[in-house]
Amino acid sequence: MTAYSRAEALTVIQREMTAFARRARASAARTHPELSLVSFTLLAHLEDRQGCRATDLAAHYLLDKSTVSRQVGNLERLGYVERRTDPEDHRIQVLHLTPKGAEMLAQAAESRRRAFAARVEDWDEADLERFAEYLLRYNDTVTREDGTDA
Amino acid sequence: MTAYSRAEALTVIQREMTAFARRARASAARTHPELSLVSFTLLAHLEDRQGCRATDLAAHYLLDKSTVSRQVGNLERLGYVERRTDPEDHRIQVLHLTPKGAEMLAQAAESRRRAFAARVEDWDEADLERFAEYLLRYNDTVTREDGTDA
DNA sequence: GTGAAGAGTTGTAAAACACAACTATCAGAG
DNA sequence: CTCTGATAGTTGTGTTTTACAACTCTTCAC
Repeated sequence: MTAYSRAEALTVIQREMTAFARRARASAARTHPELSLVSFTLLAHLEDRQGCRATDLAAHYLLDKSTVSRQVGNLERLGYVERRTDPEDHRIQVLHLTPKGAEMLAQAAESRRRAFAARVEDWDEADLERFAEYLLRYNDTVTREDGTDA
Repeated sequence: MTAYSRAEALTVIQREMTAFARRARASAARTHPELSLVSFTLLAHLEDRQGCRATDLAAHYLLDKSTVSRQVGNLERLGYVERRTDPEDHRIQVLHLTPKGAEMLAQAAESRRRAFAARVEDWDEADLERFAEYLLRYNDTVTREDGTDA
């Protein structure tokens, strides 16, 4: 089908990924104004990992500690996140989703998933799976290289 | 290989795409501080389309007109972009890369491509191509739906 | 011509973000 | 035990990105 050189494929991937990124924030904001893309992402990460530290979030998303600190502060103020100081090490605050946060996340995820699903309506299962796999594979590479995550 | 349901695949794709998005800006800033991810993206689009209007950029990336206007203003001030008022319709300013802009874009693209290439070093050609294809296919869907592009 | 619509700019305000300086806690060396 | 260095997190400060709204200028249709 395609006749890309390796370099061309790389260029396309980069360009399209960033194009996607640009739009994601805007459409996320429209779909669910309550929860910005950043907040959404952080909550999703907390759910995925069943709680983690602010530092982990910062490392994973290449954000500054201060940024994460304030974001988490907001989420806590909204009642979506809860801090549990580690009894072993009082420096550490393990962040957890509250039930309210989990519910909000589920709602946002659902409405976004719906909007997204409409766009890939005509994709067959195999393509979707492979697409998901590629993304996982790529992001996993990044994570390892940066030594960011546990 | 995989055993995702369709819904699971959608969730993964969304999550990973956004994770990528979050990181892209940060790593782009580190790789080439001269040119922010937005600016880079806009320049790349100009190159790809061989010039276009500010409105097209706004529509394509779901950005507000004013945002694009200011971004383009910066790029012009830096000497990377040139405006050519359409002789047929004086409302329209067609934006073009200057040679300097093209050079800067090439440099940034190259250094980013290198960083990127390292991460997909062990991917085989077919996977890269398919990945690129999926992205194009997805983004094309979005573009059409929003009726954004020409 | 008049009025609606499109392209673009500017005023203004809110978010997101980074860097640096700070506190508090821990862990190891002497 | 105390000093030192490292880690986790917060807060002060300033920049950048972004959106919304109000505006100008141009075109096109009637």
